[in-house]
Amino acid sequence: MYNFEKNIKMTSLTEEDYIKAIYKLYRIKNKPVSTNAIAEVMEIKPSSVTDMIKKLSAKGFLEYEKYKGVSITEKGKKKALQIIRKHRLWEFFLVEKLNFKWDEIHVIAEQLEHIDSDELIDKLEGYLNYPKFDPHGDPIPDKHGNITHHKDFTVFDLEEGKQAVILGLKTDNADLLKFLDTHQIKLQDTLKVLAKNKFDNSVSIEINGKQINFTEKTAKNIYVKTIK
Amino acid sequence: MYNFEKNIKMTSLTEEDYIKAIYKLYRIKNKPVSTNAIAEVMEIKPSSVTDMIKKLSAKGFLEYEKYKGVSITEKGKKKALQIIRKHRLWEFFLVEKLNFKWDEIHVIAEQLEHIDSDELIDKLEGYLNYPKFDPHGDPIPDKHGNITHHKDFTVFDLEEGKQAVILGLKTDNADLLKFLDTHQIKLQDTLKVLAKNKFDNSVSIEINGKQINFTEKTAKNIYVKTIK
DNA sequence: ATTTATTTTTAGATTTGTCTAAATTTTATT
DNA sequence: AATAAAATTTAGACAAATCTAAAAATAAAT
Repeated sequence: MYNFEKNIKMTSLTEEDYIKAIYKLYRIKNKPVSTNAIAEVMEIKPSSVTDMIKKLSAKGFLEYEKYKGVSITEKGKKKALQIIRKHRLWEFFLVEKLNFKWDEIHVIAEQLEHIDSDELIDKLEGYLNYPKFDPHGDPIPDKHGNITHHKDFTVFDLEEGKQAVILGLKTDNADLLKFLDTHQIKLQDTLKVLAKNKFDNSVSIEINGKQINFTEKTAKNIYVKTIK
Repeated sequence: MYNFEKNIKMTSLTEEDYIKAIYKLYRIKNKPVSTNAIAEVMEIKPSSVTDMIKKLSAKGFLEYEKYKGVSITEKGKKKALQIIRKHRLWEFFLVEKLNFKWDEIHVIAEQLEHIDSDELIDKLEGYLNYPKFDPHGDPIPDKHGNITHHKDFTVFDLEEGKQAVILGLKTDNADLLKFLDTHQIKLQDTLKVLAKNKFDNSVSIEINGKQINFTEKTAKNIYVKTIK
């Protein structure tokens, strides 16, 4: 339709969700992502994905070759990082200013990330004092879309006896966050790998004076950097 | 479609806009509002309005009789006041915390008012210290939808020689707000009516030691209460 | 009380984003 | 290399929210 006065937004809310999802998938795989993979993370049918990736390619956010999957263009990447920036700044706001717990903020930030105003987000950033990481330890892109990602190095990659500091989480999943809460595990905590268990791939660690067993899944979702 | 996990919102963004607009129209006229009136304030065609008011009546937000206009139900009123509450709390946040000017906040708050989380809005309210009025002097409904409206008494209603305090504005229109800014006129300022001019219905006032002429339109958009 | 003008509604079309079911292409397996 | 399985696309349908144009109802004016 005609977009004169109001709602001059050039990407719909839904388009933004696709761009963000595809950006994230592309970033971890670093090669064209499949229609099915997108459909799965977005919980919609592959046929819907096909339609939308055609549209977003036509708009220059994606590069798409039939039956070969999609990759994200520079333009798409920039758009994705804008959305991620908004998401993470709002998450920081929710925890730091409104005292939400870290497992409650994701769903709210999913809505707030679509609010369209550069001035708003820049002022919010200043108000929050230019945070570099969100409450889950994820880096916050600057206004130009610059970001330094975590090294893909998790608790699961640590050798026995090694000590490390928790830098961030690979997922915002509320259940993981609650699990960490119940064991009083926070970002920046130091841990030591007591044993890696061959049988079930779990990892026994010591943290804050206590001993816990991480399943493989949990261990692979916690970013760390080794110390000493 | 089916609204299982995500997006359990029972009113669409668009429906919320209608409910708010109809609530406001109904409140000032206090009788059924016409299809055309709704179409006009929402800048859409009357035929679209007809469709939507049928839908919202079926959902119990409006009471509608064909060709006779619509009124708002208790349920609709409650929903409208929830939205208005969100709008005005966000406006307060934008001015008080992010240092926006009062003529810049309306469009952003129009987006923020649709964010769906009671917990968010209640925490925001606490964080802002339970403000009673937004930056334009409009009262903020409490979480139960209670609100005390301004008396409908404006600068235009003042007699010559009377003194009064500015309580609020009838409209959020950015041009009016900028006009007031250029003359350094704020809420709570005291003014005195020097003359009411029969010829063009303008009102000459003295405010902050300066003398200004308000047009009828401007005078009718500024709520006041007389003093002494 | 007719006629005219205005308002409101209906009918049918369009856009966006989704779906199902069938067709096609690619990948994997024998 | 032929066939089976899996992934992807196409085709056609649908719901939401809008539009235009025409029909119907109400209000205003002679």
